[in-house]
Amino acid sequence: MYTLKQLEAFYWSATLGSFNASSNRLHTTQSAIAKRVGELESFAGMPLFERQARRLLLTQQGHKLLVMAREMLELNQRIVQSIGDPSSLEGVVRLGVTELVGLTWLATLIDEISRRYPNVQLMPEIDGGLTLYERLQRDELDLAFMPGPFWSYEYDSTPLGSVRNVWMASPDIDIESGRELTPHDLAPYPVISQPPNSALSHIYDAWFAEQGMSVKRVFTCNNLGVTAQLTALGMGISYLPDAYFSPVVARGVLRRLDVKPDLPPIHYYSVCKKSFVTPLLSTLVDVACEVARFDIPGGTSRRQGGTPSEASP
Amino acid sequence: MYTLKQLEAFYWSATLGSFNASSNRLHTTQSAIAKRVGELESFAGMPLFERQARRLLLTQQGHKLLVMAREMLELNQRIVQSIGDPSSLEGVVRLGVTELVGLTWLATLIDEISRRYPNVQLMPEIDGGLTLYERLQRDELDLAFMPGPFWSYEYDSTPLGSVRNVWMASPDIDIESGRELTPHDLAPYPVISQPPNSALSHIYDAWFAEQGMSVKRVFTCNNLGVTAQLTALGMGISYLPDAYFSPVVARGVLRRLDVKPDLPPIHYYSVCKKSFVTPLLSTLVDVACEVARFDIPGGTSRRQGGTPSEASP
DNA sequence: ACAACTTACGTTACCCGTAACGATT
DNA sequence: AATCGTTACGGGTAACGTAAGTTGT
Repeated sequence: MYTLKQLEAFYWSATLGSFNASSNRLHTTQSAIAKRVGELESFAGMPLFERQARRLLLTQQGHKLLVMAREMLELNQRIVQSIGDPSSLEGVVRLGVTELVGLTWLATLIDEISRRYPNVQLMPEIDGGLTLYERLQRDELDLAFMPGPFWSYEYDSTPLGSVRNVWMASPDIDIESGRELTPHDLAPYPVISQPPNSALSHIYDAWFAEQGMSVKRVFTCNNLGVTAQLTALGMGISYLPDAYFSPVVARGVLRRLDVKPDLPPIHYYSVCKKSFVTPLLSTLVDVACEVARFDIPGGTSRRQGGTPSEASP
Repeated sequence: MYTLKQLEAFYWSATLGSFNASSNRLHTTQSAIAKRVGELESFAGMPLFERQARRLLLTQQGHKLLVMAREMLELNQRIVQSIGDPSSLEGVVRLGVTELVGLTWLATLIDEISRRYPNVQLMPEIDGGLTLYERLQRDELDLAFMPGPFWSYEYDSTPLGSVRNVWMASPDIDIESGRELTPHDLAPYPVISQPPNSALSHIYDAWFAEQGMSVKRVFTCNNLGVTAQLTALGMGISYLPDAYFSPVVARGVLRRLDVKPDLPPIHYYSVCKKSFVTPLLSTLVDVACEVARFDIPGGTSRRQGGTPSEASP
């Protein structure tokens, strides 16, 4: 007999056109996929794929099976959703997040997931928003939490909340305080901004251009803590998430600059390929919506979140 | 995740109302069935059966699953029939046959099956037709080849051919030969007949009564060879399959009695429960129809069928 | 006492991942 | 050289059957 796993391997290999892509999709190795398909073929007694140089082509039998395999896997989904215990959810999720998410609520999410679904394993990676998007495209990630929107129609996205960024400077810097500033007032100061692979810089650069605002960049720094540190030391000004750094502001280490117009808020989304949506991913997104808070550092269990440090780790 | 095997175990347990019956149906042990169902329940996170004293009762979740399980197993059948290689058929079949089948074409069948479907294992048992029927009812057999018809609507049957029985006697016995005999002429002679669990005796006894014919039984013998032997030795007369024993008649060891009216022909059928019909069983029945011959001893490979012996083994 | 399900345990067999290889562009 | 599919091998786990235990009639 054949198994559901073999059918699944066959289905995704046929859909994605290669064993390699299929193995990424199913979180396993090419070897395993090839073996499952091979077993299915030996059950069928004939090849289901024509192994061409660069791609797989379905044989006639393969086409017949593909239709029924899809049907079967859909029925399978219905069964899982109908009688499957949520707590028996299992699987691996490669999750991409931006640094801000990592600093605020990622730990809360991990805690929550491992508590509710002990058999789900998250593999989080921190990277810039644009890099995350590229990795989603290459099927190297299953899900990403990042600013947007700027993805194409083949992605599913769910809003997670908004982040207000404000201009920050060292309290020692000689910018007139107590009055409202204009972008023009910022022009003389060097700006410490996000690296090019950041979605934030992508969005804000466009906005700056729109405003006719020219920014002088001295650094692009890929670490928020370091950026805050450099800003506090007076190396330049920077735009930083307001809520997360408000304790630092309260301690007088950083100073908000009251610049008008305000920087536009950054909208965070949970993003994944539509074809990747599974019960597991949907559940994960639901939990993410619950716990997403961009103000205080999270993690409910062990290290009860401290206040953000102005020093880099 | 769950597996098709678990679903199958659940389905048949629900249908047949017990793990025991299910284990017979699926050719495995209660232990294995209970475990598969248990795994399915732990996947569902709740019981699917209420274990009552004498029977299983479906829970609410169980009912929901049963519908989808049936659907899934039907789809599974379609897939198997569509792309499954016939030569990859596998499984165990408990096969009941009468002695005559065992003496004539059973060996041919086994040869043919093991040649075409090396992964199919036949477990033949020789017994009287009525016993075979009872064992079918108790799910102790999957399929039987026996005379009929006398089974109920819940059985599937396929004709396999007919057998002509004739009255036989020792050449030495003082029955007038050369003229046509009547049943009345047989009355004085003891009859060696089939045991009560034989379908043959069942059918013929009814016919004898219908004909107003009284037979004096001395022996009932459950072995055809021995019956022939005893008949040849003049212990009595008997009705024996004409074709199979014609070589013995040719050698002058037995003598046909030309009694009118002829004994009615016996129709053989392949019989199984309708709910047991699977691709495997259907195929097996097809092959049986091909090879069923009640005249010569069969078996194509090793012992090239010899002529029937008049001595018991 | 019997019939049914459950549990425990040792064995088996299968499935997977690593890694080396071959073929194609 | 890079990418993809295949093959070989070793390790781990899960599924099985035997058999003893338990529970109800």
